Amino acid sequence: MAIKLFDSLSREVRELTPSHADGVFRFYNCGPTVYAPAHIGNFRTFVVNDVLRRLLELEFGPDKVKHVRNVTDVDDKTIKRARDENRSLAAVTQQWTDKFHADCAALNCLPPHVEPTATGHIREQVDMIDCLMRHGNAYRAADGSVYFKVSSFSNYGRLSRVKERELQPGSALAGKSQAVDADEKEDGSDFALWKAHKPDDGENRWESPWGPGRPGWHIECSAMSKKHLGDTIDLHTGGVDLLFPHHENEIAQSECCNGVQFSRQWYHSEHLLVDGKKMSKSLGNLYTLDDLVAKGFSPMAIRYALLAGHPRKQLNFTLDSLHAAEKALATLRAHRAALAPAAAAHDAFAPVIAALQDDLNTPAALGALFTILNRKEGQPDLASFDRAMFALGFDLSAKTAAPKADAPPEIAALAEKRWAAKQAKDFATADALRKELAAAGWTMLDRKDGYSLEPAKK
RNA sequence: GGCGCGGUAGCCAAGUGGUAAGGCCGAGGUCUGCAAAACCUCUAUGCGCCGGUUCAAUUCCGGCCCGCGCCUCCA
Repeated sequence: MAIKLFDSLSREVRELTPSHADGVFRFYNCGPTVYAPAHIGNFRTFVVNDVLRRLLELEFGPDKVKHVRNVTDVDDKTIKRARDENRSLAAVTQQWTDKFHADCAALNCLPPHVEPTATGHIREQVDMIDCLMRHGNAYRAADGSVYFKVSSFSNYGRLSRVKERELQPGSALAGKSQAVDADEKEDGSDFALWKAHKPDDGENRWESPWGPGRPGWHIECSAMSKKHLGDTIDLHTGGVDLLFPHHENEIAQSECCNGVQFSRQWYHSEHLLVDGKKMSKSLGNLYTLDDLVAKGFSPMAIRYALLAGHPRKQLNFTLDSLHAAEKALATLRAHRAALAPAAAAHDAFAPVIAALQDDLNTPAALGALFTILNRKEGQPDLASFDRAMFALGFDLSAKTAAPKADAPPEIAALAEKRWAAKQAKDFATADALRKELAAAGWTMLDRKDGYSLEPAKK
């Protein structure tokens, strides 16, 4: 089998292959900007990339995959956050990097092999900008900032298929003034490689041949990809919103500097929608992992829900989908407990892997999974099942995160009374007390040897 | 205005030129005093609308309606 993935550049499904002689598949996934907790839309992309990472390991071997995902720890937002909180940039970005790692772990995402930071690669970025200056692809503006000259790269726009970047009537930019520093640029579509220091940047400045300042956002990924994966990589991934201008700019920078193809293939996952709209603070439909855990959902259910739609289609996220995911996961746990450790080694769950290998069709994989589980004949073996769980990244040992709220004394007393009545076979009293508990918002679950109390589900 | 995507059962969501995977919810049943859990069974003659091609279209083509995203920091 081979892993096939839609390539955003050629617009066709292509087989993934390593191009380097060492047989190591190299892929770069644009990571988060660490100034606040990531939301579940961000995590959709990271979870999808995690499934891809797992598939690659199954296909090429664990030591034949090199996965790089950056952390953007210097930009307008991180600097603003540090300024607003009167803290150092490093303190702010470390806090949110740690939170990001904790969330990723909760979602059972494998850590990338290298996780470079922008501030840790200033030299590499400066070197690359210098290279672009020497090649005539960049220029220094009056304020000391350095811009990439878009007109110097004839292939610009190939990825996003947008040639003309001028304002169009009806565009989001129409009516607004152009970028603040547009007059500094030779062309409105030129983008910053190096941003000259401004008072608002505070202490966050680095030296460069063009004066103090900080790197632009786009050059970060080009420089770190080059350093850790080489001039030509096998795959570059990210969310669709990065397609333009970020990825378009990366191609321009890298190919102008290195003179060779930047990435052999591109993959973009679609947006997660909430209530039919893209998540945004202004719409008030933005969820973080913590928001959902606080509602009683387990991170694994969130992972499941994020994989329930095709990664290249917008997925409308709802709380209902989380309920469904929680139930489905419980079913998987029950099935796993019933599977035989090692029968005849027929790979019953191969169709699950096959669906994933077919352009990361996660919903089809989940469908195949249950179809196989529901079959009456045959006994699927555990190793095959576990391989499918590994590929999907489902950790079935994780318990449902039911909030363990302790019942107040009067509720506990009622429960005791009901249990006693039941033991005495006074079912009328027992039933009446169950209703009373329910009215108070508590559900009593009986077992053979006792009972448990849980807050009633809405 | 440009570029792109989507509209499949109550909800979520695969898929195919030959008659619709799967999950959730719901209904019925078995089992337990009841409830919960578990297990069994059932649940779209139809895939936005209108035309066209075809022996056959939800699946191909054309038009239309509706929704969403990008073009601005963004996964």
